[in-house]
Amino acid sequence: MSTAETEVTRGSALAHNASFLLTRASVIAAQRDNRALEPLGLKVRSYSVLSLAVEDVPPTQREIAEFLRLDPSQVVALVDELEERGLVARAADPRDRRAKVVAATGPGLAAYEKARASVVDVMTHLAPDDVATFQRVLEQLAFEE
Amino acid sequence: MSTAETEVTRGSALAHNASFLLTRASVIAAQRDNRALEPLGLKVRSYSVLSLAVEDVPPTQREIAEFLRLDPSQVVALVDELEERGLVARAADPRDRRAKVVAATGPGLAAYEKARASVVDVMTHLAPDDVATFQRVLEQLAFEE
DNA sequence: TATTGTTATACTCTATAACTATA
DNA sequence: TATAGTTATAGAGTATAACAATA
Repeated sequence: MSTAETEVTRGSALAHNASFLLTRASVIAAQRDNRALEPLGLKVRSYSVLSLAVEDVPPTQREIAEFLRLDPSQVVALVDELEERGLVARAADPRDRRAKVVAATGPGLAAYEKARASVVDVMTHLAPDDVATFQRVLEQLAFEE
Repeated sequence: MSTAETEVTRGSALAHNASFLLTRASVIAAQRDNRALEPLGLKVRSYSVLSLAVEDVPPTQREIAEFLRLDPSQVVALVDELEERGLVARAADPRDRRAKVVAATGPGLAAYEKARASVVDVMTHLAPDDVATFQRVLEQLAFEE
């Protein structure tokens, strides 16, 4: 049973506001992910960068910034740290020498696989019937702009 | 059509990761809300506090902190600002004189109503058939711990 | 001229510890 | 002893402007 205290806020209009719920759910998920990644020396941010660097076609820093909704200057710091640890490497983009693509190294790929096995997928908490709809709507909201 | 650049990241494993999608969707929603609230001198944080202060049974600062997943010291600053602007008032909790309940004033209620009319509900972007499921699952994830 | 990455800087947000008054 | 609120402070995260190299 809930306490009298929590019932007050749980019954509030805010408790049913989708924008607030998105924020609260994402904070809970991010904190859980950060705890899971901590033994590997990663956070959700660096793990996200590593995840993109693992792809067959490695992204430029500009692409990483836009996709993660970070300022390009923040990506510099994230890539710096991963590069110093030998998990990714910067390479000049042959099509545009201003740009640098960020690709995972061998150890980077290994670290990524370990990390991916460590984080618990949010979807495992859901009823099977809800997964498809929730996934689809969430992708819609995440990429609507 | 998407550019070649965005296709790279959109096709990544990360683009289908629920934890990442929650974060990206919440950032987009929060930025949109902040833009909508800016003319009223509010942000999502202060609007959230005001939303709770408007309830019939006003919450204590501790309850606000837990519900918004903020440190109690952050709530102090948020309530300070709203109180200086005359939108909320602190009152001693009769049941526990250590605690302070935060209630909206008349002008605070008016500001809340204006703010609520300004922010666009995320759900209006969804297909009608998806709303109920998405709302239910989101509430589950937002309050699972 | 515009864009990519970079650096420097300031700003906001978040987390921690210590204090007071009450319980 | 423990908890609610407060204060001070430090750390993390975010945003802005300016610069060099390239388009």
